[in-house]
Amino acid sequence: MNLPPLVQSFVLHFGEMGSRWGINRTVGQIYALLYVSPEPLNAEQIVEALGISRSNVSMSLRELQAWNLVLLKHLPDDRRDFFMTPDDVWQILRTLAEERKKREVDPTLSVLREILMQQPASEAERHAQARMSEMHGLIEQLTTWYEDVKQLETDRLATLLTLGAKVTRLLEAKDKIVSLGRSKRTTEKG
Amino acid sequence: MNLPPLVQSFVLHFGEMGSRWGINRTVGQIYALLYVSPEPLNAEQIVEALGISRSNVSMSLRELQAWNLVLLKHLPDDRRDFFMTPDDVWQILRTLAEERKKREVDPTLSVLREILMQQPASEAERHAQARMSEMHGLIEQLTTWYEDVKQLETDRLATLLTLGAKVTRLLEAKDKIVSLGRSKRTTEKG
DNA sequence: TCGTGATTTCAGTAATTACTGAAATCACTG
DNA sequence: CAGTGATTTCAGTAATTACTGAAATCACGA
Repeated sequence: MNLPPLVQSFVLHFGEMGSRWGINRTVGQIYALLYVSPEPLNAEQIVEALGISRSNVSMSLRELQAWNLVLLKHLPDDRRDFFMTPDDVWQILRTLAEERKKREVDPTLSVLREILMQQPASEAERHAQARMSEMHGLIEQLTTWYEDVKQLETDRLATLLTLGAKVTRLLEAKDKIVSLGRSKRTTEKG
Repeated sequence: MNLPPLVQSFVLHFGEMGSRWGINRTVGQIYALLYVSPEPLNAEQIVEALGISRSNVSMSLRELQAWNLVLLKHLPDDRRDFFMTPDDVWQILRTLAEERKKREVDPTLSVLREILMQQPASEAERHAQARMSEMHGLIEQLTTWYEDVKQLETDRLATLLTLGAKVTRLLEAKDKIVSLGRSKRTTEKG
């Protein structure tokens, strides 16, 4: 691996984290490399920078494309493919969220729906369905929220984030005011 | 594997998804089993239900404990350990978020900080640092927001979620109004 | 059409990760 | 402090996943 020290640290870290993030080492390293590169790189440059095989680069780029995490760019008078990451980190975040949802949440949601359609054949199944229904409800609530906020433009999303805490405090204040005029309180949950 | 059909579907699905979630098949299956079980299970019961080795169960339960996803329970006059998942799905969500952050985000944040402390030795490193700084800023903003909302009690968190969209619309409306009277600047931070 | 260079595919191999069974350890009882 | 049952450890093996090199395919210009 032949890279400036700071870049190398970053690339190696992404490689190590790769497995925790559900991608592999090479994919992580390539992404990191492209992310900090001042201009698009072709496959051969990646081979040289990371010291891995050409075919590995090809497969890993393909995976990054499946994740929509890299863009393919063509330079004039050059037949080779050049790759880059989107500049906007917020856009990257959106893509990441969308793809992870697609891979990690949606399948479960659909399995839960399917199971909940069935008639329970025993008390054990009835109880299991009740639990799955709780899980299903939670996931639905989360995805509804997500579908909503993902539409936001970048600056508005940023505002919402920095506001997050303040909205909370507003809710708390409202709550206190409301509770003053209340005679009874219902707090128990099952 | 000897389970009611609906439970089995759920358990098998969690097993398959396990790898996408950064845990392995067995861990996923055990978690699913405990989640839908009406009462705590001991290791031997898990062995029977899933048809896997006793030692595998032991190691997988240990991992689930490292994730804080299962609770150990002792029954009177019984030396065996019984395991269960927390009832409250919101609490489970919190735990999951916390643990994933710890494993998947925090290490990167600290590596980024470390690299950003260094003096760039070339134009390439300077550019790389600028990119890393963007990433660092985004992650900080996200984690700040997260630290804030994770404190919320369950019902308040739920409110915030269902409100999510409305807060957005409110911001949009405010934005329009502000832009109408743009000659003077009305900032309402704080 | 052929030739050239870029890219992809894929079978084989390496590396990693998951799982098992046997042995060790632990926690409690008599 | 021996005996019993529960649990954990760990070395070996199985299963899975990652990577490579060689061959095939592709895209384009002459």
